[in-house]
Amino acid sequence: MSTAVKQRRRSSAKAEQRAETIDQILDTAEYLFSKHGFYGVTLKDVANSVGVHHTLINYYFEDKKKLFEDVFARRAVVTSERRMKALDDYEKQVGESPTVAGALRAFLDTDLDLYTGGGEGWRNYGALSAQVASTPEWGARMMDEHFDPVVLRLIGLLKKALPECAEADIFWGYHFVTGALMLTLAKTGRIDKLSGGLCRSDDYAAVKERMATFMAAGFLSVCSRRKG
Amino acid sequence: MSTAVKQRRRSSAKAEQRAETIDQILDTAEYLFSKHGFYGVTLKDVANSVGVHHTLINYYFEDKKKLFEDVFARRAVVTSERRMKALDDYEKQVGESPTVAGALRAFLDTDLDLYTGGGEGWRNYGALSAQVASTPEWGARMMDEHFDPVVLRLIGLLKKALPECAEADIFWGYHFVTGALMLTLAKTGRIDKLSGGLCRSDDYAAVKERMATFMAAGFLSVCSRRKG
DNA sequence: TCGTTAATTCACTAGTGAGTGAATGAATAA
DNA sequence: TTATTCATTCACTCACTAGTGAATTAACGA
Repeated sequence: MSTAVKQRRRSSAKAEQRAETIDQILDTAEYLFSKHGFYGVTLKDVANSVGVHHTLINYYFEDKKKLFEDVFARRAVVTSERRMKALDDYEKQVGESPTVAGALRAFLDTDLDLYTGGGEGWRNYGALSAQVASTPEWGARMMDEHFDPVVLRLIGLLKKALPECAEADIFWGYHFVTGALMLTLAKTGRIDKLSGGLCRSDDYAAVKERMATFMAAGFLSVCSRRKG
Repeated sequence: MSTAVKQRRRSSAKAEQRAETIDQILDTAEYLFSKHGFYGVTLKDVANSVGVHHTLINYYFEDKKKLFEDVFARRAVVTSERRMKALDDYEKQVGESPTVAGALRAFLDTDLDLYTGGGEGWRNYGALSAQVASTPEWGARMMDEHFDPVVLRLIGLLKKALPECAEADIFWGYHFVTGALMLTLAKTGRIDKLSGGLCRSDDYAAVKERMATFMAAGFLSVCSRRKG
């Protein structure tokens, strides 16, 4: 958990250098936090890994907690807006008759694409999210703050697609969806071992291929249950 | 995160007292670890909360990590055996023709009942599991060690129920199931806020009512996808 | 070229971390 | 009753923590 990794450009304008250093701190912190959690990482760990003095982190970030929140917020904004736009586009396309699978694809596949194509940074952020989402301490609060709007947008579409469905069924359905998504992003390597190598934790494409279909069927079955 | 909680009986046989103290340490550590994670809890936190000197914990447990592992192992054995038995019973009952929903009910409902009726300790353990499951560091390893047998037992039944289904689909389906279960056990309070109080994080009964049905439909849809 | 400003490091504080080995005191078994 | 065993605490160590304020260095603008 130490030793400098990246080379930092020396000869650049101040502002540029500043931004670059901040980014490196954020990237490195993101990586380390995703591996060991908030308390499992020290500012010194981050600093050593970036190759700067540890007090520099206090210079750029108010304190450790603020660093953590900044790390989380940085990409939360991006994924949130992206999915919001995907849901908007989907609604424009289908008007008053969305389907469960369609809404879920807009929500899930958009995100999975990001983690597939976004490089290592996004993958680290995914693992971090997964930990945050299952941490009662302040994880839940952070999820609320960043993702409530886009999630409620999805839920609005699901309600439209399932007008007869009890609201609670939809919320619980969404809960199942997030759980599955978060475990995917956690990338723990468990499924690799369990399946004897047949499935791979980092195979987001395999998840994308199945997840929206799987979950849509789940919604439909639960929502029709009472009358069946 | 301090101040003694429970009263400890003073006048008891040594062995009894010993067992009692160990249990209190385990219970308290379980609670604290479930709230703040491994690194977020100090041995002193645990000791203060139990009302003993912090070095006593080093007396009973090799080191902090061993304490954590003991906390996890204590109930992992119970839930694992319980579910194993439920799956055995189910198979005895249906012989060569299990259903997806039936197998999932044996696996999920058995567990959810435990968290519903098992008291605070089990609920804390559930939250701890959820964190462990999404922690790459050694979480995945601990899940493997304790739960592989029972999970593979479930997967065996699912294969029997879906003989035409690709193996990868079954593993990914199981992955979705655990994700959803773990987020339930995490009890973060997120769904409460999201649903405006309509759903409650600690309402395991509501989950039990929906989860096996939801997931069974998911399996069926994914497995029939290729021919549909 | 020089004063100013910003980035970075240095020296330090006050406190906390896990863990050890010796001391204490109480229950127990002879 | 007494020696022993065991649970518990005490006094410490050594390493590390987040954070501060002053010192240093390098870039920038006039």
